[in-house]
Amino acid sequence: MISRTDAAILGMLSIEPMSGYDMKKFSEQSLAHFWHESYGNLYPRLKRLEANGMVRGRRERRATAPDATVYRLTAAGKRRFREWLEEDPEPERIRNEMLLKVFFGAQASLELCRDRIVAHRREQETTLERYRAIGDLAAGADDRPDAVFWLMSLRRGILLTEARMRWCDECIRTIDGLNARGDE
Amino acid sequence: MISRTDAAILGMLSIEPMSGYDMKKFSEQSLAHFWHESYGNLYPRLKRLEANGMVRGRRERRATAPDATVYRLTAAGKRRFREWLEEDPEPERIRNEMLLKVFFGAQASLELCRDRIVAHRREQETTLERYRAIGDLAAGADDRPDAVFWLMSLRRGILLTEARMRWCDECIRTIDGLNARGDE
DNA sequence: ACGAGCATGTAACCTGTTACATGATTAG
DNA sequence: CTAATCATGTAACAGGTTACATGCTCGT
Repeated sequence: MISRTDAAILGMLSIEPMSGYDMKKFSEQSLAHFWHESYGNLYPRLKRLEANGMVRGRRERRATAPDATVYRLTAAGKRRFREWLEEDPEPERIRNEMLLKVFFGAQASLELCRDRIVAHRREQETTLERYRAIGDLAAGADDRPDAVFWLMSLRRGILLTEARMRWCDECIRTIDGLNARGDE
Repeated sequence: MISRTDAAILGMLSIEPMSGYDMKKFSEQSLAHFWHESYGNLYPRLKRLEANGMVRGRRERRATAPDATVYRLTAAGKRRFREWLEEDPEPERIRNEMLLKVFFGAQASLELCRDRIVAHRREQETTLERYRAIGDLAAGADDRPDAVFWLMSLRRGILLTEARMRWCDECIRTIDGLNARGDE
């Protein structure tokens, strides 16, 4: 029994020893386009993983910041993570609130729907910029054997974001077309 | 205080009176590409919504099936749903397990990663076929004012699925390229 | 008579979020 | 000195899934 959060923790530790705080940062930076974690989940999970012998934490002095409990994978933890890697991922259970609002859009005004999609399109633009920045970062680390995989996962974010932008553009054209008809 | 499930329920009822069972079916058919519901969540929520005066259920005889408790929106429920429609959707908290496995792919074999992506690509193909079927269905109902919105939400599924397929193709090429180098 | 689909529910559980609380260290 | 950042935690809660239990009705 290993939760998705447990797997993410083991995965991050497979790259580098980290504190809970570090993991939060890492998820916000490197995993941001497909994963996130909260402290309220991270810390209790770390305790449990340690109790189960998957990780071991050690208090460490840090050069430029307060002490931190840095966790490392144990042999068992490494093994468990590899097992998890081989298991088929369970299908995502998507729940897209914005799309739900679009679907029921007839209940509200066309303007609202249009504004929403314009805002969505703007969000995609900033997202895309963030991806480019991450890409530059990852490209710098291409000596690591991980780099190819990091770039692959990032590439997916880029392609999907571009597709979302195209969708927004289509929708806006459609809505404007409807308005033009209505105004005649 | 209205949960996302509550909103989905009110939304479905804004289209047509339904039983809990009907809602599950509806979510599996018309909302499947961006939403899902389970009985274990639906039924208790319906009770709560009725207690709060948002919906009213009535036992009804059905022509070809057992009796069912069919729910309708009350005036308050309709009002509440419109309010919800106007609120900004909260940002999605994505957690894509497959991508997590790709990201940490260096820890396992290239073959595993490749197989995973090939499987993913196959899933997208069947998904795309399902979308086309839904599209035909929705196109038949274009007298409804909802139809445009249904098609817009569906269109997003199609564009994203196509983008995912392109990503798979790219990845497979990349991986095969790595293998070719390694074999030299 | 029987299987498939219709129909409703609940209890146990897991997962994860939010809000709050606390304190250390360092750069300006 | 003080703001920002580092660092850790917990309690209350919401939200949702799974597994189980039950019974009806229709077509064959």
